Amino acid sequence: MALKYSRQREVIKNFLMTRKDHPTADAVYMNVRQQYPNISLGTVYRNLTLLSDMGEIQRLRVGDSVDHFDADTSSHNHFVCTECGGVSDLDMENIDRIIETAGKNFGGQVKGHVTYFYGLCESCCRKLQS
Amino acid sequence: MALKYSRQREVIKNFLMTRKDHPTADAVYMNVRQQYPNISLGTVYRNLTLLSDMGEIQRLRVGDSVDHFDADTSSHNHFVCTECGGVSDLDMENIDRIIETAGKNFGGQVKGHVTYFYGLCESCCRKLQS
DNA sequence: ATAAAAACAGTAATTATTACTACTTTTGAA
DNA sequence: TTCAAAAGTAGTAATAATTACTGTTTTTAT
Repeated sequence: MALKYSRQREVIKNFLMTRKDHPTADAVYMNVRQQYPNISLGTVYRNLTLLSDMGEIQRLRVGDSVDHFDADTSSHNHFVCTECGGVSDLDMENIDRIIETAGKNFGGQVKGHVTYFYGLCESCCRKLQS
Repeated sequence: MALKYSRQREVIKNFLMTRKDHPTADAVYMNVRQQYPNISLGTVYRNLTLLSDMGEIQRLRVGDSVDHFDADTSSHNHFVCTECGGVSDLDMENIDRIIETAGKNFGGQVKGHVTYFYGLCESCCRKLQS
């Protein structure tokens, strides 16, 4: 018996599954505290790490020096708006085969890649035009 | 006159140009201190940021929670070894056209992408086999 | 030469995250 | 159904990377 049930972990996972904006640990904390007022930030961090180690969620590092979390563990791509900082999914064809290209002239072993796209999200695009 | 000459900045840039392993700010500091013993870490950070804002160097965020810096500003890809943490260039065909694919079903504006590859570098690969 | 602008060294502050500690839950077996 | 070991928790302290501040030194246009 290595992993025991925890109500806190369940609440964290459930919350994350309702969101498509890939919240940070702190955002998870702020929201979960509304259903679970005395949960601690450390518990949120520990469980997010645990869940991502178990492969139940994904940890996203999109270059803004804060980790984001995603309950969708399938291979898909992310977009970061340079204006508002928002992170969203990007509906596009799978690019995982680029690791074949990457491995061609390489002596080691390419196991995967991390890619994120950046630019202006739809609403920031509109705001800047008007 | 917005930018003035600084010996420190020159030394930092020159050092970075001699390296292909994309050192962190702290590594730059440690090394540059040998030629310039009383340079301060803050100066290293400020100048690395300045240089990268001017486009003279590149700031790399490869997901290990430390920024790395690269004097080669051309569009090329990076590899991070999951064993030793080393960061190196990856000689492979240009994949910048993936942003066209990314922009297809997207309402905003995709301006670029950040991609890095991970796995085992050549020397860690050998070590683990033996 | 000189003085304003910029940069500096050294230090303090900030931010995200992890570690620690004494207490509480979970759970498998008595 | 207890009960104790393992795992988890809240709350707080510590860490690590980076940025901000401050009084002094450099740069540079006049």
